[in-house]
Amino acid sequence: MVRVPLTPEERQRGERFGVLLRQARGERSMVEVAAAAGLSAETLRKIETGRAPTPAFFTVAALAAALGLSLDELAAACAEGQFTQGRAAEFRQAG
Amino acid sequence: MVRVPLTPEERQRGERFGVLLRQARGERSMVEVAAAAGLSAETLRKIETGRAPTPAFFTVAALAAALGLSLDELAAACAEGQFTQGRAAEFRQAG
DNA sequence: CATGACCGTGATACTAATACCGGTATAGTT
DNA sequence: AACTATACCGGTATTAGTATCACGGTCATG
Repeated sequence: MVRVPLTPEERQRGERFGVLLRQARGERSMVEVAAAAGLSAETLRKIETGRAPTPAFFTVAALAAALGLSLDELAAACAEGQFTQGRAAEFRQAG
Repeated sequence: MVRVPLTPEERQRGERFGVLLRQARGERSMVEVAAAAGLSAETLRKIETGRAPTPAFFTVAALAAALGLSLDELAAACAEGQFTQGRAAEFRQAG
């Protein structure tokens, strides 16, 4: 085995990650945010829906910049999201 | 065209990114840091040498946690690294 | 010199990320 | 009803990230 498939935990983390991004996007459209971040709308949709659970670092960085999010808080939120849903509310009002 | 190859700029950014990580690692060995971050030493080596210029977000997040780095500063440093080398010095003393 | 432990590296294998295309559904507008 | 805009979904193509294997270098010890 050379390239270990993603574990269910990683996929669940990707889903939480996508939910956070979608909440931060708010009322803005996918194409607008994707264009602002410099990636295709399909890629943004896959990330938000959890179908791309482990996106590239600079993809996330560009997305966070377009959404005005902190990478540190983003990583912490979806890493701890399995325990508390409280941080999601912070993102909703901050993003 | 389906999956656009990485541009030379992205590869250069990946090299700067790897240099920052290697500086932050300091005297610690690859295997130690890789184990602390939960990835293989070969993967860390590829990232540090720039042969994996766009690593996954959570890989970088785990690495930054193992090295005590801020994801925001890391992204900013290697994004602006093409202009100023000053931030590298900050990482050298901070990491 | 031989042996072993540790580190870094090159080659290979295989999965995942990204982009493009077509189709579908829903809601809003005229 | 027809048109538009948005989002979801499946499939396809191609590059890139990650892990395993095998090899060479280094340093300490015998």
